[in-house]
Amino acid sequence: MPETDRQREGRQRAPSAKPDGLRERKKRETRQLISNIATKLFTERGFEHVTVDDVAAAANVSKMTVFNYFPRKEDLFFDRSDDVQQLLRDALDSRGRRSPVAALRALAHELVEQRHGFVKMTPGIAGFWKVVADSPALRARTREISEELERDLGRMLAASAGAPEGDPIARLVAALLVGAWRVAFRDALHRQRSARAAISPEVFLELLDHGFTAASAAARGSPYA
Amino acid sequence: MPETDRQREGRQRAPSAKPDGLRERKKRETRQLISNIATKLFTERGFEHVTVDDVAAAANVSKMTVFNYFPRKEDLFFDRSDDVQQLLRDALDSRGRRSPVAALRALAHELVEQRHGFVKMTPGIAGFWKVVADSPALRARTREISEELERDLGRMLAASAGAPEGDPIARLVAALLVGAWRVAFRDALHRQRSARAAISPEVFLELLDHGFTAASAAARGSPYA
DNA sequence: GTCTTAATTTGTACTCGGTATAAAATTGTG
DNA sequence: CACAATTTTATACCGAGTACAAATTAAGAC
Repeated sequence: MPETDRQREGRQRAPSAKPDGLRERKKRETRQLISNIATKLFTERGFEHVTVDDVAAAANVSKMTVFNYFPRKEDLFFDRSDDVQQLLRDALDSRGRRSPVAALRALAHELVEQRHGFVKMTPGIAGFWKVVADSPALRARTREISEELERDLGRMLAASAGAPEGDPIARLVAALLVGAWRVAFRDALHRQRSARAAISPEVFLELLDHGFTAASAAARGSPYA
Repeated sequence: MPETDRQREGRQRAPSAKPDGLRERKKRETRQLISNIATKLFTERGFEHVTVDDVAAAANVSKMTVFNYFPRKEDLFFDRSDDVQQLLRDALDSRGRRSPVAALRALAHELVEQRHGFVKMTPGIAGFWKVVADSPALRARTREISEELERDLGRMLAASAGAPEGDPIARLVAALLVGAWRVAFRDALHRQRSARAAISPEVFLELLDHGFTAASAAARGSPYA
């Protein structure tokens, strides 16, 4: 069966140009609606006490549609996670004559200074992570994301230093940095929960800096330090 | 990986006096049988292609019994994982005047020297981790175990230095060490897969030592270094 | 040995996340 | 309107894990 010109055209236009017709708009709206309702339900009742069917029903949509937009249930809560990777990539790309680790340290300080969302400790953020802490599945997903981040950062470091992709030292430095970030972040959350007030980022930065000096020490003699 | 008599004794006597009647013997046998058959099936067909029902049927036992001994399917493959914790605890308890990090470094070198099971790179071990690498669920469980280990080691470090239980520096040092171990171990597996021969542990130790110097650097000024 | 009691095993039925598939509804286009 | 492409839906299924009561089995007393 030979294909018509229109079929060929349609397939070619699909990947690049976004027509932004009624179809795409509705899709985005549906996706957003599902995500919002899911987040609301999860925060109210807890992740494990809300089924995907609940979410679908509350969004007036079938279960299949939910899984059509969000492959796993956890993705309903963790949206927008690869912004971090882009941030790291940019920092490494524009590192100039600084070492990769130094560039990342500068990025961290910038983020804290400008109260970026990743380090801001508002009650909303704390509530978000409370839901995560109460759910084994969400905690597992968090670990998975951490591991992906570690792997990606390792690749970026190796690329930035002109080293082979799997360079163990790059992987090591990435593991140390991501680990330090994790610990510092959890510590900040913990302090914010103990003391009722918002937490000053000095402690966070100090703990994180310990991680950076550790990474530098591990990378001594390599092109990453 | 055969366990020593001292380990088995210590673990069994721990809860209370257990009469070694027919009942307990049968239980141990059943448990062992299930575990063995499961391991065999998983290594043959891959973790995801064997259902718990398959394991139960092959062991002439009901599904409920399987879950009675092993709460989750992953536990059928990951048995005996808290031996590590005991090893770490012993090393820290007998550290004498050395710093906690120094004591752990000594432990690592000892383990490598005496070709302990945790660092031995036999084809069997490599096959084990191949099964893990091919299964998302087992990889997730690996991450979970890593996290538990990190938390426990953090507590042990704090206790060993007389610091409060949640001391962030202890958590940081633990995260750095566990991360370094993970990277070094994966690297060793990778090398063992590329080169066909058994891998000399020098590279593993060198990479791990980078992690220890990193941890020392992060702990400078604290009682851990 | 038998009887009683406690522990273990089993069958059954269920929940929930996730997939496969094909039919139905919706949208874009001529 | 008609037709093709895309999206949504219904339905049926699989596998991990749980709840619960019935059935089996070992331990201990007599």
